[in-house]
Amino acid sequence: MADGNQRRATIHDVARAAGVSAATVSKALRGDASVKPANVRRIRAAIEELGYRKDPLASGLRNERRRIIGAIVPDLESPFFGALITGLEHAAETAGYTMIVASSRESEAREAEVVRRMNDWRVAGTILIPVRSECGLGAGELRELGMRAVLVDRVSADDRFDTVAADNYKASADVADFLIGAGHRHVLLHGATRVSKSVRTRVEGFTDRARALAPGVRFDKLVSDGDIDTQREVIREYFDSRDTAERPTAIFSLSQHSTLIVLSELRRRGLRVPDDVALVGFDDADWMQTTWPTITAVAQPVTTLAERAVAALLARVEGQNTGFPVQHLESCRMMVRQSATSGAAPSRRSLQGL
Amino acid sequence: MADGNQRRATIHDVARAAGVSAATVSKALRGDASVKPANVRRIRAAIEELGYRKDPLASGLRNERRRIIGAIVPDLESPFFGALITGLEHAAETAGYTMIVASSRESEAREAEVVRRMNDWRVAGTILIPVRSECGLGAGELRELGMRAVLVDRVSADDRFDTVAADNYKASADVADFLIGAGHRHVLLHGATRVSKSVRTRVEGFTDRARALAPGVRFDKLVSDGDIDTQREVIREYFDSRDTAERPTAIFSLSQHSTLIVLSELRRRGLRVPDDVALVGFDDADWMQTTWPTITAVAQPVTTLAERAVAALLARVEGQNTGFPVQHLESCRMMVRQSATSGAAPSRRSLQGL
DNA sequence: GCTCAATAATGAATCGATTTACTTTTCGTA
DNA sequence: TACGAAAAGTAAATCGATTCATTATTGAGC
Repeated sequence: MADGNQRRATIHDVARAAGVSAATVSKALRGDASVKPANVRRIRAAIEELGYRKDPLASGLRNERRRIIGAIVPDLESPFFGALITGLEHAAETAGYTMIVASSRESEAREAEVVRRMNDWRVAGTILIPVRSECGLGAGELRELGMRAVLVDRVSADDRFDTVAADNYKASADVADFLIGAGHRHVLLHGATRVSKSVRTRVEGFTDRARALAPGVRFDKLVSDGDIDTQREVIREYFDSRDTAERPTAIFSLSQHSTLIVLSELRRRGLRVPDDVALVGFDDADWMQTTWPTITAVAQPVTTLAERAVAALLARVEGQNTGFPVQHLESCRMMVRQSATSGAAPSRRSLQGL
Repeated sequence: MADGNQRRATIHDVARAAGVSAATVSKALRGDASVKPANVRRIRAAIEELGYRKDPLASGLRNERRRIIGAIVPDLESPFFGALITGLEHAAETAGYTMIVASSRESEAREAEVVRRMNDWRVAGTILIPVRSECGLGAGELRELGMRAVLVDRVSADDRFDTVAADNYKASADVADFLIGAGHRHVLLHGATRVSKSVRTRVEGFTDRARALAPGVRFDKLVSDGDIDTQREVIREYFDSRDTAERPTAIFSLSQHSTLIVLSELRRRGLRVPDDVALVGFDDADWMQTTWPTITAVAQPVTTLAERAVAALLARVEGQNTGFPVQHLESCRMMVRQSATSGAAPSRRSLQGL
């Protein structure tokens, strides 16, 4: 029975009510076996009676590391990171940790500052989704401060921290399989952030496999930075500057954001998807199965990523894993939809009509 | 200069290095005027030298309320709440507070539990976006525990807490103005959650105004709960059960989610937007300005909502505002796009063609 | 009944900053 | 020069839980 606005019950109040010492209550709470069953019962009763709840702040003070996990994401508005955070929160909570979330807002400087702030809280460990890669400022600060951490998404292997990421390379190679297999020999790669590790990996995965399958395949790459308008401008110029025969027959957009921009530009030009150009995007989103045409996209295993990340971190924090850093790679699934149907190779004819 | 893995410097270390007492350092940190400028300088130097950073946990322990703000959202995956959280985080941080975020995952039971957890942390205040309304379990628990809080979105006025919300009523009335003005006399309202306060308000705002403008106007309401498939089923039945002449000429979808579902069903049936049916949605999203046709939607002032919420909460927490609860209503903007162009009234003819 | 070891319980110290209640210093003025 | 008030500084208590070093209790074995 919580007693509203009264002063909160402390562990000492519980001890008094149960007729034992605070130290005993503390042990009982931890489930220590060296407390007589009779006393455990009375303590439990007292806790119930007084509505006692442990103050996580006071509880943490005495310990070197606290039952808090820090999570740092580049951006809270993207559904992908949203889903990731939800998964992280769930896993952390299940393990009895509180999670503190912060957004680096895609800024490396802020990322480092947020890491410092996490360190102030003496978090048991940090889950960092870097703005850039495992070599960015945030990861550097984690190293510098000797913090425990797991790096997620936008990373490859690291010599200091465990990493968890979708298998961008493999998934992109699968996209190459799919597009090359469907007869495409001229593909445009479009991505929004040059610096992000995962985008770079996606480019490699795709081009390596595509070259292996069809040596004469042609790529164009538009991996630009900057704001939306700049990106639109870049892709607009790309299409303006080449005549119909020179146009790619397929586009692989390297992020959800990218997919939107590409789609919007294709529509502006009246190019039909997939008849004129096939489109495959990296990163799935709910609008993609509803828009017209529905969009083929690579779906990342968000929940698995989150679970793996927390599991890996806690294994380090709780000392079960003291070995070398591990690199976790989780498989993606390609959701084949209308924007890239695996029919016959697109003929030039369909492009002539424009 | 942060010294990596060394033991962290405490306020006592700083005091020793500066040749003063810990109490003086504490005062200096708070900017208390009763510290000699010379000492302030030496303390500053010592802090710099030792790389001292205050432990927010230890710092909070002594105080009744801590410099922590709790934020509870129904869902972390929606871009709307994502943007809201980003705004809240920014505002809280600027004021020197740490924010702890938790998701109620659209569950009232969990909402109450999360509120209790926030209370364990003795947060200075809580920002709650209720699953349902100001009468839900979470708000009840806030009341019960005597916590300070501001309720945001999905609320109307409350007798205990300040509330901040978009002016759903007014915005929906504007949609009515727009659609009735464009000649529509048969409108379908489609919403995903019956229980959410804001959805109810949107329905009222729209119908009140529409009736006032065009007494003979006809509404159909599909305000269903349940999962996506159920909702699809409901809307499918709706269209199946009436012939062309009985179909609405416009749809007002009451949430972003709703808009997607409606759009998807319209496409499945081959209905053209806006030629066959006009569509206006509540809640804007980036895909809406890129999909085809682009979607007319009401955009909520997310940043303003976040800033107001934090400002209102801090005014209570820091005792500047001790008056009666205030209700803040922020105006929305309607982003007119292709899915509902304000042309002539739709003729029955365009529907006959189906 | 007594010893010794295992079991159970506890007082006090601790974590790091804040705050209270008090002492010391400074300085303007009589 | 001395006095008193204001300014500056500090030791110690405090927040609430944990843990260490002890002490108290229990019970088996002789």
